[in-house]
Amino acid sequence: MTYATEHIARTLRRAREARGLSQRALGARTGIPQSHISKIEKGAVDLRVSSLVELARVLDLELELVVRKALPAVHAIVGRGGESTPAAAGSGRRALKELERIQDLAARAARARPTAIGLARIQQQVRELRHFPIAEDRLNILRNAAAAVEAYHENTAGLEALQDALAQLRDLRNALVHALPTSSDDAEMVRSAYSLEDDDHG
Amino acid sequence: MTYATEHIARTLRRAREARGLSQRALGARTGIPQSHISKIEKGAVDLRVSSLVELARVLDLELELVVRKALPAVHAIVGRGGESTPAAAGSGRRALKELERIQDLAARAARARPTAIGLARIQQQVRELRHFPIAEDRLNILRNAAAAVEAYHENTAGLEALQDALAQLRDLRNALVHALPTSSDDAEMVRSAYSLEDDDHG
DNA sequence: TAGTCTGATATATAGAAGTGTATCGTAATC
DNA sequence: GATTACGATACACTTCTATATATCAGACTA
Repeated sequence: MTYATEHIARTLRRAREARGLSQRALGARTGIPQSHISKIEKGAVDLRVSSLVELARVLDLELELVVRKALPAVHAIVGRGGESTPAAAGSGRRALKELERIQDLAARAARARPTAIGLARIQQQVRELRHFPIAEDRLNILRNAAAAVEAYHENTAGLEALQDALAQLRDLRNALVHALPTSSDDAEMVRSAYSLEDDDHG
Repeated sequence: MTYATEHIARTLRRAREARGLSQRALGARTGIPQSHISKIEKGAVDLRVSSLVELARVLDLELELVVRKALPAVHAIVGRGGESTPAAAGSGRRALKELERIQDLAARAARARPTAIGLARIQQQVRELRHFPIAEDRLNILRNAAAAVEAYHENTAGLEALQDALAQLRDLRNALVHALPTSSDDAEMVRSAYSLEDDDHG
């Protein structure tokens, strides 16, 4: 029950977020109510295969039955979870490395000062950022954020530095979401093919 | 609807047959009634993910969401359909080649003499045989069958030659079914781990 | 602060999956 | 011919997905 079903739910959510789609936007494309998508992604329902296929189709995923023996090989191709184009694949693993470093620093800082709410936001933002391809010339944004978190942790900077970093990360994320259709060739087709009354957001 | 659902139904049936399991035996292992498995394999129902995962698990398959872009690469690993260990992979493609030759000869003969019911049986038997790894030293059985079909087609032999070939093919299939657990290392584990009141058949 | 987006949640209803059991025709085996 | 196993099918009944609609708290934006 909570075996492969959970894994699938997680994959669906990641794929949706990686495309910058809200549950409502995805619902509009699939005909599935937002309320139901919420339940599906939470793993609160044992959905039907047709629903799963419907969701997967719009998210550019395909349902496959793989011989267990071949699983490692398949996972080597499709990065465990199949979240489209993660940061690692897109533009070198440098960005991913930097994101992980931020996560690490933030976690460390949060342990020292658990009440800092800004840290949780940064962690969440970084988590979302992981699903995007990040170009080389944006790396400095990540580095700045890392520096800010570190400075905050070592008390050489206040909370406003943290909020500044957060704002920058948020801007980056927004830019990436809206840039995705033009930068990632095939996502363009999916988006335009299914755009109904809803074509933009946020 | 009839899109990926059909493909999945076909894969499930092939995987089950390749393991020499009846619908009832599979039902005993999964807890799913035979009546329902029949419907599933016919594609008559839009099954739930938990049922699919349950069936797949026992058949040594795993449900995966694959990015469409990576599909060709995945299919290259897992032969389109994922029927465990087909004849081609196991012991060289000679057996598969021979099986295809029999199919060809049988089809040709059937076209000439459509009423020969033995031919349909042979075709069915060969179709099942395709899902097994066939050792080199069994090749002569296939060659004999091919010769018998050819002789029947050219009127140098009667129906009894056909039935003889069919019997041989059937014996081979039965032998392979019962040999599978010992020859294919991991299938052994699956079978013994789930053997309940039903551990043998046919 | 007001307005808007997000995802989570509630309720009532329709409709399909799934269970349990039993039967049927076909085919293989003895 | 009798027995056995196979898959397909039928029926009543239960369970739960899925829909439609609406509300909610939290976070962003102007």
